[in-house]
Amino acid sequence: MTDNEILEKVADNIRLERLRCRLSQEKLAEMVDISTKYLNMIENRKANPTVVIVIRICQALNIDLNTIIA
Amino acid sequence: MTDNEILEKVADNIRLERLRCRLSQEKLAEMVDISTKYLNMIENRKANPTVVIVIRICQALNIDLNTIIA
DNA sequence: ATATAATTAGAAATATATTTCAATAAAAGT
DNA sequence: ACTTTTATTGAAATATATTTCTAATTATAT
Repeated sequence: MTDNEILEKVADNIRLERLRCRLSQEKLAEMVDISTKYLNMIENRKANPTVVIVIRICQALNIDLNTIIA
Repeated sequence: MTDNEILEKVADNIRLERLRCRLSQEKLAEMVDISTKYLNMIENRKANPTVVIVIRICQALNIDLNTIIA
C-alpha cells in the first residue's frame, strides 16, 4: 500500500463512518478537538494526521483502528 | 484512552513486535524509511508519528493496525 | 577485559502538521 | 426563492514532526 493509497482509505473511511453516525464535520471536529478545516483536509486526502488524532477519531466514531484502512 | 496512553501503547507494541522479528532499530528504520533517531523517539514515547508512518511500520512488521494499540 | 553492535540523547535545522480567519460554494430544509 | 446548515478553500501564522550530525551510554559477544 502506497502513501497515497493509505491517505485515500483513511479519508474515505472517516467520512463514511462519520456520515453513518450522522455527524457534521463541525460536530466531529469538536468532539475530537481539531479544527473543522483540518478535518475537512483529512477527509479530502490533503492531510496526514498523527496517530493520536486518528485514534481519537476512531474513538469518537466507535470504530476500531483497522476499520480506518479497511 | 488519553494521548499519553496512546503513545505508550504505540511505543511498547512497536518495540515488542520489532524484537519479535529480531530487527534492530536501525534495520527497521531503514525498512520504513525514517531516521534511526526518530524510530528511537517513537519507541521511547517521545514522538507522535503520522498515520502513514505507523502503517508502514505495521507493514514492515507484518502486524495489523489494531495490534499497535492492543 | 575488550571489541562490536545497539540504543539513547542534545541541539539545531528543515519539513510538514494544524490553526485561525475570512470568505465562497454547495446541500438540504421550509 | 429563501434561509440555514454543511462543506470547501486560500493564505498566513504557529506548533510540531522529522532529519542530520555528533557523541555518549548500554548491551552482547568474543
